[in-house]
Amino acid sequence: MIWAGDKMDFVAPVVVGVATLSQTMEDGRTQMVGLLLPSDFIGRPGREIAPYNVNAVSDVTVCCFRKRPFESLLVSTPHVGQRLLEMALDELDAAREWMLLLGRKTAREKIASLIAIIARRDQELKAALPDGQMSVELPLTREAMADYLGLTLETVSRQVSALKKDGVIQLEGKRKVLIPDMDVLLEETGDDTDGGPLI
Amino acid sequence: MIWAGDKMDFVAPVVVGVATLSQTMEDGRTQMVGLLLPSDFIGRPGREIAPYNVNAVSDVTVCCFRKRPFESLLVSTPHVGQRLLEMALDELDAAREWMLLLGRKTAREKIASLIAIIARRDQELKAALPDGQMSVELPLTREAMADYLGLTLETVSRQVSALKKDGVIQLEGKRKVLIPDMDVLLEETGDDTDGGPLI
DNA sequence: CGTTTTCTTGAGATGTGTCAATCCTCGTGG
DNA sequence: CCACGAGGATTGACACATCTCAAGAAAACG
Repeated sequence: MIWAGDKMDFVAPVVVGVATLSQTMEDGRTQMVGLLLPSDFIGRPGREIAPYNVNAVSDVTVCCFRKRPFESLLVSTPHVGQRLLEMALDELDAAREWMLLLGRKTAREKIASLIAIIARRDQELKAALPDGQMSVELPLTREAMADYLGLTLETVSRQVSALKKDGVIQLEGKRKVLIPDMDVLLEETGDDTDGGPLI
Repeated sequence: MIWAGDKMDFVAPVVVGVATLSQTMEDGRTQMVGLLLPSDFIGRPGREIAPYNVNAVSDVTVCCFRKRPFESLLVSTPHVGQRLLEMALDELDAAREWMLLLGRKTAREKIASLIAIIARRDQELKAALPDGQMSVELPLTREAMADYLGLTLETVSRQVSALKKDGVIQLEGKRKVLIPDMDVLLEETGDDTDGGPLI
């Protein structure tokens, strides 16, 4: 959708679909740095040049605002600014969680964490299956998962297979994952298990 | 200064000194997720519980505001909110740069990047030495550097030695680094070298 | 000084990356 | 309907970067 370095004279919240933010080094190594879901913003006030690549994962609908009018909207309607601040701080927290994952987790923990993150997000939409099982659709290819997690796609594939072999997950086709016991999966993420949700 | 899980009923910009934000896993692995410099905020509106550990690197002076009054200030003074939004978005960009470093850079590139980041920050304060050289004071121990970079302190030590042996940097004591040629250091970071500053 | 912290260096283990071959799964066109 | 091809996924063998464990050296500090 957008290449790093492009001129951006608009901001645009995602309305439908999923897009990714990523950075690429000269030799091709790429790291995903953000996942844009509906209501997330592409672009930001006070910046002319896009610093990251934006890729559509699925078909995406966005809602473009020219930047200049949007910036004056910010000034005239404080409520909008407050909402944006909330969102930015939430994204910052997500980024920090992600930094722990990238810097300190093992490949297996990374995969388990990713599945848990997606599962948690889906959980908010549709209820879990009756018996504590959960089924999630991975919206990403193995390569995209690798770029998200700071791994190679081969390692992703191996660890997914390993988790399957150990009974932590089951596969239905390539992209669908069945989680027999969420607690077992959470054990594998390396995160605190007791931690209640932070307010 | 603060442990993750603590109740926080205030927000506090740093006035003097340097502090770090970090997360720790049950088995002790820790990852630094933020560096708080003067003007950066500890705590955020709309959150009761501290999600991260805050550690003072040097003596730190902060300026505490009770959260409730501060939140009403946000509502009544839009300008403050806009400034906070700017800062949050800048931090988000920094976090994303950091994610690329954690996920995709080699140990040597990580070290070079860290030194370059600190050098750039210092550069804004005091001018460079005449002949293109630069001298920077590392405010961090090897262990803190390791937690910042997602490495072990042994690897940090080895890579610092390697950069010294290769003439990229020189050491004056343990904590002071002399950079004979900034461009050579930037080569080692793996970043785009041609990139002008993004606006 | 002695003690403690911080840093350096080595040897070996190990997790992840690299390179390469093969296998699915689908969609396309003969 | 089937062969074919392309993109994605899996698996294996091996290389290598980083971690782990351990011993010392150097600096900081009372």
